[in-house]
Amino acid sequence: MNKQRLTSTLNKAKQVCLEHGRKFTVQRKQILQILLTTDVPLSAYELASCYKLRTSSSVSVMSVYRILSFLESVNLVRRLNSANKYIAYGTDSEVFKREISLFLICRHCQKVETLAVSQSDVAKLFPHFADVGFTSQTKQFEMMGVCSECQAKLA
Amino acid sequence: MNKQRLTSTLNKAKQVCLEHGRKFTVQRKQILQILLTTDVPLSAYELASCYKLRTSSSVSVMSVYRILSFLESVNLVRRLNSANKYIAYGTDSEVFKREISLFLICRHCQKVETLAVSQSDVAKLFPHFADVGFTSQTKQFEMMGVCSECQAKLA
DNA sequence: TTTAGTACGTTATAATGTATCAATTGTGCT
DNA sequence: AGCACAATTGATACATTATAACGTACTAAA
Repeated sequence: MNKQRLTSTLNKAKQVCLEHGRKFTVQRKQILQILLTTDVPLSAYELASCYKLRTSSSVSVMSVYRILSFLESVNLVRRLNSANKYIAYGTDSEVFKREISLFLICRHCQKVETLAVSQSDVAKLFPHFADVGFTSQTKQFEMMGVCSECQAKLA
Repeated sequence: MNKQRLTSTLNKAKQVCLEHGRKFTVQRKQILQILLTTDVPLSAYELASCYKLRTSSSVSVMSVYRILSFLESVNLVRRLNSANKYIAYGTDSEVFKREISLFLICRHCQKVETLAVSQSDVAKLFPHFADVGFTSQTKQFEMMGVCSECQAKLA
């Protein structure tokens, strides 16, 4: 993410927080910025380390968790269940728009590609889904594999 | 799972282990049996507790992890990433047959419904999937939600 | 100015998972 | 039977991930 988009995204993120009647504090901004400028998901502890390295200040891991759950609650951050790590999105991304997301996670370089999936696609995908009367609340799917770049390198 | 199916499944499980040149030890059998006779997923620590309760013997958590990864490697057990818990299947299940599975996990009763999904269904589901050149190694998807029974109860 | 809510600090603890090395068990071989 | 070997397990320590509980500071509204 380039500098201009980053600034724009951070500004929009602030708006989002204010719309929720919440604050966009320095720590929240820093954590979000770290996630936005890193191309791999980070754990809460990795975020705390990064924070120290980048800002000459520091933040407790406890606070990182609180900040992450706040950012998740306003849809600026997602947690990857298969990695126990966190990832952020621009406010123009499908993720932010609350659509269902498909995360393609590369086992080699750890990078994550994000695709949008519609409700109807999910229904198509799982033909027997409706039969069992299950009401889904899932907003994301995760797939592990190898990205195109790493495939090329490995070939 | 009734007693007869349980016995049959455990016998087949033994065959599976032998075919892999591995043993079906007492501990592995007990752990598998606990998982097969429980209708909710269990964590490694819960399994160690159950083991103690059921067998008057005990097993270290370390061993439980080893046993679980062994059972996973021969496709008798699956780990649910969204819960950090484990679940077992009969050797007649789609899971065991190494198809792609969709796990529907109920937030209220914790029960898991398992559906089989074909590769082509996955391809249909994610239309842009091929575009990015990602090679998937994923054999399962997980959805959180509310099962039909719990919906009825809550209504 | 009191009060309520939000945010963060601090400490402790729970829950989950891995590394390492020694001891044991079982199996095949002689 | 006795031995060698690999697989399995025990035991301990440690690492990682996450939540609980409680206190303090700040802000904004009543």
